[in-house]
Amino acid sequence: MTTIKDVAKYANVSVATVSRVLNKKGYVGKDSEKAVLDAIKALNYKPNSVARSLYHKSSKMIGLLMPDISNPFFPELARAVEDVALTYGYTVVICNTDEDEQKERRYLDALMQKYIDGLILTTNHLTKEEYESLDLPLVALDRIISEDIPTVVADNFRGAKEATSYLADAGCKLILHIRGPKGVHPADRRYEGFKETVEERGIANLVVEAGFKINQAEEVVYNLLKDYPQIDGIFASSDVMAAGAMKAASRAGKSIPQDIQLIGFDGIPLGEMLVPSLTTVAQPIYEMGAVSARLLIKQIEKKPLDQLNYVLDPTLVIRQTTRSVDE
Amino acid sequence: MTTIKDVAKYANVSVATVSRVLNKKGYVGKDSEKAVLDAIKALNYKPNSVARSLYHKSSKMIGLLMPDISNPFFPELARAVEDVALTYGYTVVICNTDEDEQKERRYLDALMQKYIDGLILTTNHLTKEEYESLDLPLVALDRIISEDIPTVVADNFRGAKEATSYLADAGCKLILHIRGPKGVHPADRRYEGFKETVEERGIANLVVEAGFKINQAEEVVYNLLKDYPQIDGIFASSDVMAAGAMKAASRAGKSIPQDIQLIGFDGIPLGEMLVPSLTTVAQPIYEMGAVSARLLIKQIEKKPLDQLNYVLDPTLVIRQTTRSVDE
DNA sequence: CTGAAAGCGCTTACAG
DNA sequence: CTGAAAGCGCTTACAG
Repeated sequence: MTTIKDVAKYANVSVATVSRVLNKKGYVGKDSEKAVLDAIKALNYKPNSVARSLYHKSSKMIGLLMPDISNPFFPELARAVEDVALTYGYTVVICNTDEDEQKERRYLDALMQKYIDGLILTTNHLTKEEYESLDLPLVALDRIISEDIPTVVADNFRGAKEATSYLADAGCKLILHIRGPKGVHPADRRYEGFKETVEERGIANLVVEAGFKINQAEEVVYNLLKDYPQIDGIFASSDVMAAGAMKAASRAGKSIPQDIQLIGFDGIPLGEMLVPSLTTVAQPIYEMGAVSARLLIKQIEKKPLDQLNYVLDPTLVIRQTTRSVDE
Repeated sequence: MTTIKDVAKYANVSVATVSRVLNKKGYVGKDSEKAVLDAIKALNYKPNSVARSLYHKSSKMIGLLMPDISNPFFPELARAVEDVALTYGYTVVICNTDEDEQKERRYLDALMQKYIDGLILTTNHLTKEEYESLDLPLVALDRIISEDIPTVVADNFRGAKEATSYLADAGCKLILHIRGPKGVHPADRRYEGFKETVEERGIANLVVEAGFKINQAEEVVYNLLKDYPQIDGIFASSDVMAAGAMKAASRAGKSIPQDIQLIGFDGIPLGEMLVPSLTTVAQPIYEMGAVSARLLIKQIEKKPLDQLNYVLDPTLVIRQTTRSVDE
C-alpha cells in the first residue's frame, strides 16, 4: 500500500502538506496542491483509516446490537442502518447477542477497543448505568432503555388498539391475543393496547404467551383452539406468531378468514407470502432503522438533536386474513 | 481509556514489559509479570485494537459482501459467519452491494483502508483479476469466481435432479421450472439439473425465468397456468419463488398438492411457515456460512488448507406441497 | 504558505 | 530478564 510518505516524496512536499490537502485544512499553495493531487492520482493513494482512527480516537464505525439477524424482523432494520451509515461514510458492525448478557458484554468490549463511534441498541441486557458509562453516543431502537437515551419505537399501543378494534368491527365475538414474552417492551405495549380495547368494548377475550418462534405459537394456539372452538378472532404479537396461528388453524380444520380472522404485527415480507396473505399492523421498519442511524450520527457529529424520542406510526395493512368490515 | 503507559506506570515497569505479558511473548520475570497482571486488573485495562492494527497491518475484521441482507437467504449465512468469526476473535462487517459494481468497489476501498483481513464473497461483479489484485485471503460463497479462489457451494445440480425426479416419481406429467436469472451460477446449475432429468425421463416440461422477488414469480406462474392448465408439477429455483407459485396457484383456483405439486429450493425458514408447508431442496445454509468462515480464517492465519473447494450436499425435505410417492 | 516534530497506543528488534 | 528507541501511517500545533 502506498502511504502518505510516498505521496509526499512523489510530489516533493512534506507529509504535512499532503495531509493538509487531504483534509482541505490549513493553507496550501496552488502549486503544492496540484502536485499533491497529481501524486495521489498517479499512485492511487488512499489514506489509511486505521492510522486516522488512532489519532482521532474515532473509527467511523457504528455498532448495531441485535438479538439475532436471522429473526426476520431484523434484516430490514439492519439494511436501513447500513444504507444511512454508508451515506455518511460510516461502516456498521452487526452483533448478534442472542439476548445473552455475556455475549453483549464481549461485543461491547471488542467494539470499545476498536474506537467504535456509537451504538444502536435493539437489545438491552445491561443496566442503563452500564450503557451510559460507555460514554458513547447511543440510540435505543424498538426498546426503551432510559429517558436519557434517544429512542426510536413504533407506537405499539396504538397499533394494537387498531388491530383489536378492527377485529371487533369485523364481528369477532371471542378474540385471542398471542402475546410475546413479558418484560419485552413492544410485547407489553401490544398486550396493553389489546386489553384496553377489548375492555372498552366489552369483548370476550383470551390471552396466551408464546416465544417469538413459530412452533411455540402454533402449539399454543392449536391447544387453545380445541378448548375454545368459539374463538373467531386472533391478534398475534408478531407476524411469525400469526403464521404459527395459521398453521394451527389449518390443523384444527378452521379456515381463515371464514371461521377465524387473524391479524399479525410487524409487517415483515413473510406476511405477503402467506396464502391467504396476512392482515397486519405494519411497523415502518426501514424508517425506524434509518431514523435511528441518522439520530446516532447526529450525536456522533455533535449536531443538535431537534427531537430525542421518535414514536413512529404503524399502519394497519388489510390483506386476506380478515373479512372486510362493512360500514 | 487507560493505556499501556498507565499500566506500566502503575506496575513500575516499562511499556515493553507490559506488552510482553499482554502477548505472552519474550521473557518476563515472575515479579514483573505479577505486577503487570495486577495493574491490568486494577485499572481494567483493555489493549487498544486500533493501535495494534496499525502495527500489524491487520484488523481482525473480515468483510462479508452480499447482495442484500434482507433477502431471506442471507441472514442465516451471515449468522453462521458471525458465529465462527466470534469464536476466532474476528469481527465481521456486512456489506450490501445490491449486485451493483459501484457499491461493491466503494465497499472494497473502505475495507482495504481499514486493513480488513479477508473477504467472503457471495457477490461477484468485479473480474477475477480485480479480486485477486486485492491481495487478500478470499472465499467465494454460493458463487464461483475462479479456480484459484477457495469456494463453498451446495450441489445445486444434484439438488435439482433430486427434486425433479421426485416430482416425476410422484406422477407429474407436465413440470414447470421457474428458473433464476441467467448467469447466476446457482440458478444455472439448478436449471441444468432440471433439464437433464426431464430429458432423461422424457417428461414434458416448461421453463420460465423470474427474478428472485416473489411478485415476479407469482405473475409469471399465474399467466402460465392460464395457458397450460395441465401443469401438475412445479420446481422453483428458490423458496421465495415457490411461495409466489403458491399464490399464483391459489389465484388460479388450483390446489396444492392435489392439482399441482411444488418443490422449492434453499430451505429458508419461510418454507415451514407456509400452509401447506413447502417441500424443498434444503441447502445446509448455516454450514455453508460456517465452512466459509473457517476456510477464510485458516487462510488469514496461514494454516494449511486441506481442501480448496467445498461442495455441500443439499437435502430434499418432504413437507406438504408434494403428495407421497408410493413405492 | 510549509516543514520538522511530537503524538495517537501499540510492538519488536536491539542493547545491556 | 528489561528498558529505550524506532516505527506502524496519520494529524496538528508550532515555528518560520
